[in-house]
Amino acid sequence: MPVPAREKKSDRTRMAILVAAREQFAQHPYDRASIRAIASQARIDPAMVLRYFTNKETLFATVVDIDLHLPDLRAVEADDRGEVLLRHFLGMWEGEARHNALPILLRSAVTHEAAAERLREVFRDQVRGVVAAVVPKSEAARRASLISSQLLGLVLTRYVLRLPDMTDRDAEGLIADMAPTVQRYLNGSLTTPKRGR
Amino acid sequence: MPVPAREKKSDRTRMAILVAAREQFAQHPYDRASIRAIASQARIDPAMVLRYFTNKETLFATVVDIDLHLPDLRAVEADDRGEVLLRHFLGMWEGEARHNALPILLRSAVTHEAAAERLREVFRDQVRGVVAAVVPKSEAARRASLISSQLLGLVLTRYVLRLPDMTDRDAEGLIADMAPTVQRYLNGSLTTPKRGR
DNA sequence: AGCCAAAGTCAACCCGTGTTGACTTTCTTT
DNA sequence: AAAGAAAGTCAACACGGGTTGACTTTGGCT
Repeated sequence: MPVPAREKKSDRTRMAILVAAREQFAQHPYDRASIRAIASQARIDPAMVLRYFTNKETLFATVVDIDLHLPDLRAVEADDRGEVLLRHFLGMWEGEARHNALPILLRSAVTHEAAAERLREVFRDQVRGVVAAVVPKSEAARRASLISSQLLGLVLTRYVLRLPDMTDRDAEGLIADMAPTVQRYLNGSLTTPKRGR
Repeated sequence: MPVPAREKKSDRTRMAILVAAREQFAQHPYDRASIRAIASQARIDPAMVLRYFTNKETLFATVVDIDLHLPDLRAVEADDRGEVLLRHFLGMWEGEARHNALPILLRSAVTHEAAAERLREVFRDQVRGVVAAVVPKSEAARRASLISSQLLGLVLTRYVLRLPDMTDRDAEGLIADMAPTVQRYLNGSLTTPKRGR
């Protein structure tokens, strides 16, 4: 009976598994991130992983159940919102391995339907949410999806595909170049859809 | 000795394999597109696939050795180039299964390093090529990579992830919304990099 | 017809995977 | 200290995958 503190006995193992799983899923898509590799990285027997999380699917769902912590754009100067959004997104990939939520999701979404569904939820609920807070309700979905396409295109080319011309640049340069695009999708006038209604 | 025409005896099998492989690789990433599935779709014994192409890697390389047939932007009115590029890209996904080059590459590039390398080549040689033809040489790489990020972000969200707000829209609407972005990456003034040189 | 290479078939091998169950060790509690 | 649960280990199973080799069929040639 060491410290009666909140840290239970050895459910630190659980944490080790989660940390390893996050890293594996961030680096490899669902299929390639093997339970054996996760266990190995966590210095653990593969069977333990299944003891804590009943199966791979459950483990993945646990790892992927995350919050992007998007900033509230209402608190940002209208003209800076594109830049703020962009910087936040890049931060999710550049920072420490903390909230590497997007890497995990994007990596796996291409192969794993559950991951794709989760990504859709994230963009429907979170991205569209923050966008809807600062644009007319009727335009939220349209603008949010345009923004999503540019943000995901950025992380795809820079961190997944690693196009040299993308990886060579520093984050600030990219932000400077692309912020106007996001800003336009957020603020700019878009062509009225055919039957204006 | 039927027709002495160019169609050899039964290397029509080879074609059947390629067609099936193209479809499988377009729908599933490298790992998931099994030789057995390809053979089954081509109504062929799996061993035949390996007889014509020595192994899966070679088959993939053959399937993926393609030309995006990008238009020559010099022949296009300067202000329309973004729109033309965009429409061409969308056409590669919407059209018949003919030149589904991008689907195949993008699907597999996330999981398969060889596919990622191939995609990098495509963008380095082809996309950057057409861009370089109409912008100052020193800016070509930068502008081409920005354009790539938006184009790939579009196809990713619309065809791979299938975000509802993206799939719901018709191609022309998307082109109208996003053409200005591509146009700006092509023509617009970008912030001068720090040490202008 | 009879030969021979090409085309096609079949069955198996080996590997890595998720998952399971029986077993052993370690800790906590009485 | 003894007992019992929790934590951890080990070996195996079933499955699907790429790949291989021996075999059989086909089809054009002399």
